[in-house]
Amino acid sequence: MRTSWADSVANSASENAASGSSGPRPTRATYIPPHLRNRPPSSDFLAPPPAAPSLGNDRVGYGGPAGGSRWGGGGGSASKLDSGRLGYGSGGRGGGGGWNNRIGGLERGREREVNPFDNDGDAEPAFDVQENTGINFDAYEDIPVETSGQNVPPPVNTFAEIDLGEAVNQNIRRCKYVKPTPVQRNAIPILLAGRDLMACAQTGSGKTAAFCFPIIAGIMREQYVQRPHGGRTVYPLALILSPTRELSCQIHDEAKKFAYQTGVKVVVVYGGAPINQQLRELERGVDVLVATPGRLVDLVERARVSLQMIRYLALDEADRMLDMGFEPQIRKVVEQMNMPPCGRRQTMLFSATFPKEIQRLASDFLSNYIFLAVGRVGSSTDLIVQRVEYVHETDKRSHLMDLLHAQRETEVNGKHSLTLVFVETKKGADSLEHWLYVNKFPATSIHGDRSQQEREMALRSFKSGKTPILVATDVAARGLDIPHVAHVVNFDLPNDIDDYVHRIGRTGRAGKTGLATAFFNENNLSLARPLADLMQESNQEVPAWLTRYASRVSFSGGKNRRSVGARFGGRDMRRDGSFNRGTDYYGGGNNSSGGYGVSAGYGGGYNPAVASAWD
DNA sequence: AAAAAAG
Repeated sequence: MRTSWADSVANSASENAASGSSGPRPTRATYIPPHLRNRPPSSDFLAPPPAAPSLGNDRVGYGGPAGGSRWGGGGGSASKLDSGRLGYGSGGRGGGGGWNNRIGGLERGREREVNPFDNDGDAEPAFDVQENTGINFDAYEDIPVETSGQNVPPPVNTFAEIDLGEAVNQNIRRCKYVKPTPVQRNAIPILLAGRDLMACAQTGSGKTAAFCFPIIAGIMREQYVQRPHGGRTVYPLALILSPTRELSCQIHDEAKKFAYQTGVKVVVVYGGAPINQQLRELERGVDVLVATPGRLVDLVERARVSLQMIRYLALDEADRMLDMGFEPQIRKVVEQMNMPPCGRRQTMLFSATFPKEIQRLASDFLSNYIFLAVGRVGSSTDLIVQRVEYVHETDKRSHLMDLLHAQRETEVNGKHSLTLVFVETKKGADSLEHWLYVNKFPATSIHGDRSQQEREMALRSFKSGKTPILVATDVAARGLDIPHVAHVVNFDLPNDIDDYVHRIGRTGRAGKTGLATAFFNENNLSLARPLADLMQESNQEVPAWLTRYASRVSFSGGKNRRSVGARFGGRDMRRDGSFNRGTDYYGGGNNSSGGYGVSAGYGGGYNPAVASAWD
């Protein structure tokens, strides 16, 4: 028997009331869940009209499933839970500016919410993510899953088991999600239980939904949080950061779908676009803010955004966000911009790869977190055929031309399948694009020196098939979900094997097989070993010459070593002995995959440099 | 060394 979300809210509310809360007792009769409150009366959906909700004293708490309030985890007590829902606990509250009683959803309800499910027409024919992401559900049982940490909540098998609320459920149906993906099955219960999370999972594995659902559901429960209002500053409750503007837009588009008619407002801000429009959006209210770091910092410094009410922090592509270039900025946002410290917010980090050094940095932002690694559907790269060819620098262009001609033969329905060509530099991207243009190939390019308008146009043109060849720098390496990319060409190989993994992950999506071709030469010697290893681990044919190069560079430092089976993009560093000896971070019974041999076969291959990151 | 991210 499955109770409705509204019921469970009402029930736990009365439980709370019964256990000593002195506030007015909400009763079932007066409770109207937020997602029903702001339905436009003329809505196509059957919904009761907004029945005169009582504004000021409508304090409905939420006990959370199975005692799973966020406040419960970190030594929170019942009273803390109480203060959490009635306002914001101590410490989160800043300047003495007045508090208003505005209920965001109601105010917002006056505006008509654009149906995000309607305008998916041109580029992506059907909003059928399950199909688009090509998740092979039959292969689910084989997905390796590794979890570690204390008291890991068990995974769920259906969306029904995790009651996210009727409004979200309806969006799940609109998305045509039938079953949660592996990362969702594992991450959602963890996040609903209020735990911090470090998760390794490929993009396209449904990880955006994995962190959006709990955030949205959490905000719906706590929509009554009173936020300070002072001038034009807005106080989002959740912050989602990503390393590129396009990825932020993509996350925003998805989050809008998940939040449709929930009353939870999602706004995206990023650089390169006029700030005024973004300011106007913010002024209309924001619960979930999706952002790139630079623009966010700008907005916080202008005091247009305050992070002091942030309860959920998500870093997508977290390993990139914490690498050398980004880390100071992220640290500034998280540690020096008034955001509640870890323990007082819920922090979730997602990435396809998680090098140990990055895990170490990340642990600064996390509190008693759970580590989750989910393998790709059907083992690491079954869907991607990887090829490496030895190509001298001077031969690359003519070699590419051969590949493109071959690709042309494979066109379907009069449409080219898409080819994504990665180069190392922005200059190289311009130059290669120009060369392709001269040679009558329908190509465009995307890189960080192009205007945002050009970048977005290039991406649209590529997605639509108008220019089925896209030359890109690493700006497009991560996270972007572009259906129908049949071929990824590593025209210039990256120096880091993780970048390679992210790049080839742009294909092998949409349930189709993908091809990844790499041009290798003397400039890529440092990649020989990790590339050969990776290919070996993912059952690819490794050319003999590459193996020879690999064995020649015997000692190539730690960074590029993949000390993990290719199934996962990472392994919990806390398991590697050098971390915090004495604390049992992975006591028995945590392995929620049910008997997947976690310790066997991992870490054995390379004798991973123990303690390297620590000493 | 390069890429990304603020203008």
